[in-house]
Amino acid sequence: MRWSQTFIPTLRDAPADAEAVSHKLLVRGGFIRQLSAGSYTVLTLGQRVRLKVAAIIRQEMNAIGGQEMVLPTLHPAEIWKQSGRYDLVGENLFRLKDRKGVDLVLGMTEEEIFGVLASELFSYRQLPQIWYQMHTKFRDEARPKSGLLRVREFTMKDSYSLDIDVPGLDVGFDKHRVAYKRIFSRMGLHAFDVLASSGAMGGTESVEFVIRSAAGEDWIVTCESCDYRANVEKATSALSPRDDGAPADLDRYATPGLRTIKTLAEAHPEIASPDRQIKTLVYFLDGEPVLVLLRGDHDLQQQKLLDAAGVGEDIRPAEPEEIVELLGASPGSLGAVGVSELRIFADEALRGRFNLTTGANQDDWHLSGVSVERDIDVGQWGDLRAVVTGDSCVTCGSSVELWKGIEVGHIFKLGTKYSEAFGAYVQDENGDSHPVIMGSYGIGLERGMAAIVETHHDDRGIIWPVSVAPFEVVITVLRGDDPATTATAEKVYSELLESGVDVILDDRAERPGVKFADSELVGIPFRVTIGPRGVESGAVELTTRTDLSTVEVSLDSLVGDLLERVDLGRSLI
RNA sequence: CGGGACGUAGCGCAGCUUGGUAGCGCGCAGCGUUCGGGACGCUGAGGUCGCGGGUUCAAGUCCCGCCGUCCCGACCA
Repeated sequence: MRWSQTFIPTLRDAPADAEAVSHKLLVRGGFIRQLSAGSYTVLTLGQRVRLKVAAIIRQEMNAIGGQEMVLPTLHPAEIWKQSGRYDLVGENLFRLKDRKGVDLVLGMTEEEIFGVLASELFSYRQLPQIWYQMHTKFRDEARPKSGLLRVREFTMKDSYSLDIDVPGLDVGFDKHRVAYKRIFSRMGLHAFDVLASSGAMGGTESVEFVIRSAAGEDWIVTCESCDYRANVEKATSALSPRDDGAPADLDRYATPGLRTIKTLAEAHPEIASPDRQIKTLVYFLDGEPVLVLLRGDHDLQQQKLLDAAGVGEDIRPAEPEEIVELLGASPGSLGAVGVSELRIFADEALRGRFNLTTGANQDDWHLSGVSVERDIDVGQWGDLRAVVTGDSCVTCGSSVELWKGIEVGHIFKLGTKYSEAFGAYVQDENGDSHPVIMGSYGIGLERGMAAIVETHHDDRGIIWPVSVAPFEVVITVLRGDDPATTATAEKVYSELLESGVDVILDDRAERPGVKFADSELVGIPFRVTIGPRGVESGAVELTTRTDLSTVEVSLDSLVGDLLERVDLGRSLI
């Protein structure tokens, strides 16, 4: 392509209040334009990157036997009611009606539709299958943000494995795990595979692929010495044993004005250090009020509570007035001793503990000598607490670290939820009928692009890996009015094109500085600078975007040299 | 959904306190000079001041409502 005839509307002014670096650079470089909140036009430069990302994904999916299809994004709501997700997923699902008043939804993921399709399978001989598509997904996000990182409409590669049994599912899952590592690596991303919560997807196990970046929204726990990695929503850590002394009897004591763990601990250090207090929280789960008990120095990880309760996503802390109505006291004096009419969840850190302090459900009074299992009617034990930096690794005991990351992929072992809902049953060799066992696997394309930019840029702009760069080489013509220079540039240009190199000829009537700056902002991996000076001496300059290093290359060896470099970049993994 | 801010030329912004002929920078068009790191001169085009209502002789500016966008939080298979 010729730059002068390509719509590359680079800007030199960043969007005023954009936060994410990738957002600024993709807008400034002319890759994307915002249409409305969480909705972006992908311009020609952006589309070239997107297509390369898609090609990598397609290759790797085909390599594990994936079959590509395209499914509708407009679904009858009926199907979502059939799977139960119509009510389960909440407000993130776009819902609409057609002219006849029929309820429709816009697909946010497509287990339902693939489930319907899977009902056409009848024999174990047809399994396993891996089906996939790359198509638009819609999510009515509460708060779209950070450019392409969190949008309402985006492209997802979603694939689904279909197997006769659990070992088969494990194989399909592992194939995806390996394929995903290759995909992200080929995109130039260093992705960590971490244990994750399955949330409202259902299923038994899930693994998230995460890029370390401050622009991310997920918190990841990793061990400093072993390979334990997990999303905080799933992560756990080892507890050190506590010495509670001798069990004591329950006792009430006045605690006027002491409404926080900290102030209570300071006022009564001998009996109420934070790790000897019981923190009592009141939550509503699907509208039902419940108590959640944690050690005083621990915080609740909400997703863990949802997972423990097995409910959808309707969770909220109770309001102070609701708490008074339920327990007869305000936050700061709450406890679970003697409470029988509410479901009580308790964190494992409290199991077997005694001689603890908790609120007396009367303002300004606390109880001491609490033995959790003797005095509290715990309905369900679970790992509910949030891991923090410095906790001990469950696997090896070293300390763990928390960092922020961008979720670029997520793979789930689903089980039979959708196959049962849609009648996807096959017969085994004995003629017995079994629901197909499904896995589902997703990669967000545009988010992946943004993640690349987040991790590949400098103060001049984007540094695209060769594998996904909108162009591999830019030929910067310094004097378009010099016939010898133009002729040389045209010759190199057509030779590179013939060699299959993705090349753009910067033939604009701009001054050199503008062209250099633009090529660096846009992030093209290699730049060939051709000017009268070099043409005369038979040599041109070859600049590498990563470190802006420049070497002189003779015109004779230029194409061969470039081909070698480009090939190397394309095949890196 | 709670809190905060913003909406004026394609982009980035000033003007609003104290109402009185719509501004700046970049970009864009024409001509000329310039040309190996974001050039310069001259000329010019481009605006329902987010939308609706109100106050006023007069509203970009004051008041009310709505819409949109961003940021923090809540939320986020």
